[in-house]
Amino acid sequence: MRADEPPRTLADSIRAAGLKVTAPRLAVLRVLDQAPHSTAERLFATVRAELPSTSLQAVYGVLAAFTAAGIAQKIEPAGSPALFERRVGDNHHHIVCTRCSAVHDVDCAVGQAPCLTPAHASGFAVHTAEVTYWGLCPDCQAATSASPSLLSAPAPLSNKGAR
Amino acid sequence: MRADEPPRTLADSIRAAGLKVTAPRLAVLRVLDQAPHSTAERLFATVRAELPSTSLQAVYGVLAAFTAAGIAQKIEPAGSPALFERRVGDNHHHIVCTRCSAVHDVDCAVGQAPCLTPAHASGFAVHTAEVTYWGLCPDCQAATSASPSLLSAPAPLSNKGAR
DNA sequence: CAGTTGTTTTGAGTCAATCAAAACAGCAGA
DNA sequence: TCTGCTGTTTTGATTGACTCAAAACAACTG
Repeated sequence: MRADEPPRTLADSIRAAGLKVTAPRLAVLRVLDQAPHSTAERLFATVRAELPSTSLQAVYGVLAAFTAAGIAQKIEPAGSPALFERRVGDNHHHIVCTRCSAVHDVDCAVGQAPCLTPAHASGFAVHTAEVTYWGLCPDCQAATSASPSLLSAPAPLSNKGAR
Repeated sequence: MRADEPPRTLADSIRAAGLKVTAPRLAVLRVLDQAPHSTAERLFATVRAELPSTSLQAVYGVLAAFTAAGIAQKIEPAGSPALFERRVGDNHHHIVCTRCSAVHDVDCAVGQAPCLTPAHASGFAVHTAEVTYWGLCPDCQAATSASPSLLSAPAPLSNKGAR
């Protein structure tokens, strides 16, 4: 279980979060590392390939535990199912392709906490600012400028790994 | 049809958008005006009170037509069903209460299009930046500071009108 | 190595939203 | 004013994403 790949550190970060180390958790964490911004369904499919007994509910359970423990994070871009990523704690943002739904990370634009202070917060005590950029990814820019008419958009909602 | 209230303009804006003026559409638009950031379900409940024959699907249909025509807009804060508002075209943002889910509008923080240029857009052609602030609304600040233990949070996901 | 507690499996159910066909109603033209 | 075309709404079914709950199971503690 350690001859081939990266592990050990994965187990450690799970343990460090106060969680029991289990096969499904290791698998989900590894896949999350390789393919950030994955849906639960996608993680399930990948995990299941190497650990066939895993259930979808287990994946949801693992993800819930990870996010509660702070070693993973959930993002929910409009129009798509929830995505998960390991990168957590640094307030970074996301850019989503409106054509193929690819998601990339974006570091804070200004300083460290941009936009954290809205002009008028209506008396709210703001503690987080979440920015989502929408646009066309390089691939889709090429695709649309090449043949603007043939809008053969690649399956919008399926989450394409953030290449 | 103009003696009592605001109307006339509602029908006009529907017509101006190239849509047929119908009772469900007028009703939805009026309610949307009175209670911005409403869910389809909530609009349905309110509309149905004055127009009992209206179906939920009709409301979804009306909202789809409105958003496609650009006279209404859909926002989808994480963890809550889609919300709709008439305010459209000015890129404003939203602040959501993490306790009661109340939503308020927030004008652009910096200039007119804040954060529109991320530090590194990974080659994306950005065309929109959407900011969601999360925090505690005044009511919930009062409630939690008064009795931090008695976390009697008022039904989180039901969308509380933005007072 | 046995117990306890936390995980996962299995199975059912919920909520929000979408799809499709048939009934219906605006609105433009006769 | 009436007729029809076309776009809307109703009715009813279905999907997708996620949650709940009970029972089987497996990590870690002692």
